[in-house]
Amino acid sequence: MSKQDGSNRQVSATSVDSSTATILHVDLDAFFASVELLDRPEIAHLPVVVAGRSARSVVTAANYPARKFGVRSAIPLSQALRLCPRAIVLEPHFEKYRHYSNRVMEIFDDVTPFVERLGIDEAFLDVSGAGGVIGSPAEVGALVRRRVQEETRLTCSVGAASTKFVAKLASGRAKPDGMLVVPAAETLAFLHPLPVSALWGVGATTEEALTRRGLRTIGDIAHSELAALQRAVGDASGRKLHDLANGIDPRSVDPRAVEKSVGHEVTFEVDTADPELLRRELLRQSNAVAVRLRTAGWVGRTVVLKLRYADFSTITRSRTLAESTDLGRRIYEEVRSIHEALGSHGAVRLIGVRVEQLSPGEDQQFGLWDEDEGWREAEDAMDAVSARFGRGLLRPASLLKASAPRGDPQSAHRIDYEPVPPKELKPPRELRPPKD
DNA sequence: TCTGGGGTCCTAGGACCC
DNA sequence: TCTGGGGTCCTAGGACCC
Repeated sequence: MSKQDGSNRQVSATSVDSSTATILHVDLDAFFASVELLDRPEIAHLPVVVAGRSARSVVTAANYPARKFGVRSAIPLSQALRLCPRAIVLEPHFEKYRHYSNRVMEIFDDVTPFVERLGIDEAFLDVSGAGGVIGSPAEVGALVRRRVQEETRLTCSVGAASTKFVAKLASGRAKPDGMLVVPAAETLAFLHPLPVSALWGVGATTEEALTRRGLRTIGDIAHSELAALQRAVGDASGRKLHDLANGIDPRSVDPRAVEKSVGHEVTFEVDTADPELLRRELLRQSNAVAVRLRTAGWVGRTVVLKLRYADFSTITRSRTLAESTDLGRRIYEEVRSIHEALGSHGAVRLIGVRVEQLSPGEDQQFGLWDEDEGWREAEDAMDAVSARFGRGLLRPASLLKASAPRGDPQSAHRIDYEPVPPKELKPPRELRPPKD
């Protein structure tokens, strides 16, 4: 039936008819660990995990030698080191991962315009239109694998199938450094022997609910009655699982999938109830969220505070604003007010800020144009200027002259910075432009 | 053993409107 | 006087994924 093309075997990717397997799922192998090991080839054969330094950190990636010991992503680092005491722990470098991710995604974009990113290290490619130009889906998959290897020295695995779900399963079965093609006609034969946990959306809880009813394989799900399934796991999930198990997955590859929320959160090394520390963290996160909103040109309307207490219980409290915002000050005001209304319920392990209900920002934004730095929007402008002149050494009023369409340097006014003595330092609120 | 940080989607109850 | 039904928005929590 399906055919495997592992790096250790020379197999022509064209020996199976892949013409019906027009969706590719490409997944980089042990991505963070592989990127780190580009600089450390001498330890690539040893067990290596990528994890933060904190006592509370978890494994973000493990190379294949480490996985032999049972080390997996998301387990606590302390547990990983018990499983594999000789594992080498490397600190993560997210900027580097973004860099390599972008290079790989550019290769995908070269092959087809229908690329849907999934996180930092995966993507779906719709190659149904590539037939005449590059070749069969299997040939495109082989090309992508070769180019990723040659241009980044990273390896990836490819699944090719007629649906997203099966393509993703196939890439998982091809790992590491392989390719698996599942022609449409072989979809059910491929799916049905697999355990229910292989289904998208089935985690530990759902798996338990299903096995309690005697449903162990995807085939069991496919042959079970829809209504019974829905009673077990809910209407929407039941319908979805039943469809997937029968090879039905109508989702298309969507290159324009957009974010629906933006947030930041942090787990403290030591639980804290210190109100000043918590407020500072909320301010920092509010600003970070706002910068990301403005950079992406979004405004958000619902502000969410998240708290996790010492016993790991987690609550969220949200408020919907009358008007959407992309200002750190506004987000902070709201989240602080929510926090104060809540009162203290003991030491906090995690605190986080999220903004939801995103929509595109207005065309008219206030900011400034700088000959060296380019366009800066209002709040970001303060940082740009501070970096040049020192924090607080700019008379904020001068920024208000800079009204122009977002990011259009031609129509922006030139700004002359006006250093002022530190005693006249104004908080960023002064940057708020007057309404026309 | 003691659980990160970035997200998405679903459920369910209550408010509110027609 | 004792109580309908549908739709939408808001909020909280939880499962799940990478």
